[in-house]
Amino acid sequence: MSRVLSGNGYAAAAVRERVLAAVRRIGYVPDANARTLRNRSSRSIGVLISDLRDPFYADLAAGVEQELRTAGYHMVLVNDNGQAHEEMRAVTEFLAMRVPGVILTPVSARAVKTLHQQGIRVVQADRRVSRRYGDAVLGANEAGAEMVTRHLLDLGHRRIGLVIDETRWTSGAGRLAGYHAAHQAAGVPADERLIARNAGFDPEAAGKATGRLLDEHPDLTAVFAANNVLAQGALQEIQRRGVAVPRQLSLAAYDDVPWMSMVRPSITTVSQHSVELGRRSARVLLDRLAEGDPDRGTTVLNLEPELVVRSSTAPPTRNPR
Amino acid sequence: MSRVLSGNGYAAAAVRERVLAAVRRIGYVPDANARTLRNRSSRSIGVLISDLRDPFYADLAAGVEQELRTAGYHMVLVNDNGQAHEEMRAVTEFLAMRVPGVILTPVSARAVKTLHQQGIRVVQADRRVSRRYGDAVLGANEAGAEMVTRHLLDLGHRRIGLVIDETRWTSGAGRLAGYHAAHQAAGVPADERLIARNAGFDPEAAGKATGRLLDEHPDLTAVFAANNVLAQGALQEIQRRGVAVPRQLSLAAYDDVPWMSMVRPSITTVSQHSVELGRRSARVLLDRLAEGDPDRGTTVLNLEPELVVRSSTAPPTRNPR
DNA sequence: CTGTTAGCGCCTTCAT
DNA sequence: ATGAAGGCGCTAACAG
Repeated sequence: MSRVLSGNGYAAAAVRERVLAAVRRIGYVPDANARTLRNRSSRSIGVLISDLRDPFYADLAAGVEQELRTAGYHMVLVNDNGQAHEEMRAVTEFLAMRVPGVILTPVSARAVKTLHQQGIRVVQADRRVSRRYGDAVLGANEAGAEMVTRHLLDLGHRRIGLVIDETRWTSGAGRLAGYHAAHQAAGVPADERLIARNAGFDPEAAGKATGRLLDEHPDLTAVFAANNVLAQGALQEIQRRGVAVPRQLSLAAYDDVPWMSMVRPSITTVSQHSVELGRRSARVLLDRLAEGDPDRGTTVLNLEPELVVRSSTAPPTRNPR
Repeated sequence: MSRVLSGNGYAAAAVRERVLAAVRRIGYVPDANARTLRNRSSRSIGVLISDLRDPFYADLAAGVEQELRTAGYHMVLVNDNGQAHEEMRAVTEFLAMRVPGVILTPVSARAVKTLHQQGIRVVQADRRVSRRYGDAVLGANEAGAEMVTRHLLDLGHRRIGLVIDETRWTSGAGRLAGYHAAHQAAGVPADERLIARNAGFDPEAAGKATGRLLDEHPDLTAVFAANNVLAQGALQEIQRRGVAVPRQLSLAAYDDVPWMSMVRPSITTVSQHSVELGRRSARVLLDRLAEGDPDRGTTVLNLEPELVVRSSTAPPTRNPR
């Protein structure tokens, strides 16, 4: 049959014309499922993130999608809400679809391992739960957190609160390490009591955690909120209490999202270039798919974050909080 | 073969056990492509939006995804950046995938028509370009815009600028109509020169358009920005000029995104409940898929928006702008 | 009750 | 240079 035409092969000009005309007339498009079945290779890539409503993840996904689309792939996007069982459910679905690759902000190592063992290329984005399996594209969390913390120390702050949600993933662990590293380098002892761990995953919880920290440590002169959601909660609590930023308290964040440059004072933060993080993740995956089957090594990219100094950080003053 | 086990059918307990054990051991998952080919029905739904980085669309997509996932479907998400040719490209891909349905924030009627003619269920979300084909889940744009405009008129404003990007889609057209309707109802003549049309699709362009409006009409006492991106640009320009809100100028927006409640003053706006808009779009599609093939009528939902009065709107004062 | 078979649409190979 | 056939993995129907 003249199906050969649609791709490559030999055909008489007359026949070709006739077939193409018919194709156009009825709007025929080859069945991708049949093609996948036959070729044992799909153009769908599984993408698994924590929360599409968080602009950090939305930007990441947007970067991934852009790059995939350009390369002729498409993105099957699943939100796992940071829950391991939702993540595994999605993994199973990706396996069923026989996707050639998956990009995910991983929750459990099991998800990554399962995919890898089924021969699916995996890119861990933003954080890494498995050192054994899959490539990774990460932000340099320790370097980033060290930068902001040093910025605060350089301004003269000595009592710096840290609001952080979790420290088991590489992202949180790195930021915590950076906070410590900067103190160490400056010869300033880090006070563990100034670290509000498990500050929660929504602004309300983060606000409460920030409030507790401020209550228990009136000598705090600065707060570093370790991601955009935490920063939102922290700022809301600070505004609610009528604490003046940066006069009474400096505030620094991680992740640069639009509101941080819109509020007054604008927020000093560390930009992770989240869209680029997504683009690079996709690139790593696409490169991996392009190369043959050999498992030669593991690619791990660490994208350098950038300190964006704005108006929410200033030298400490005598502050009657 | 005992594949029947995986679904329904009869099988001896012993055989079943053995098969299930093997399945678990090698981690076998049935091939969704083969299943789709055989059953001529896929569990993938195409979702086509303008811009994942715009929180309005991100929320919409999040709502869609949540509902689809709950129902056992998954979302193939494509960004068309508002470009008709990207939209058609995605439509072709969805056709190739033999998706049973597509949810899109449409750009061109051709996309909707093509899908419909190929027997694919279509839900137009947020705006409608085709009255003939496909269901639609929309915000009541005219009602929403009339609410904010009336709010401003009630406060005593008589010279209200409108910053809007386009008025050909139902969303823009509705908001423009609401602006006019409120003036009409209040017996206040609407001045066409106060309407900045084609204000652009990014904050920078919107800021410039707002600036021009302010320059040309020093008697403006309020500005209504017809979506969140326009509002961002308008606010940035207003801040840049050091114009005091709401003392010198009231600002109202459309779409409620997080920064609007974080900036000071917080922004009066119309919430479209964008996540719900997505959820309902998915529900309409799923219901349509559940019912048989008959084309009985067209479902059009108009979700009522909500006026959220905050601090950026106040009665006009003598304003030395 | 269980094993076999046909065919979904595509693409590659082989035969004309 | 073109037509025919087989098989990817699945499931519904049928034969045993």
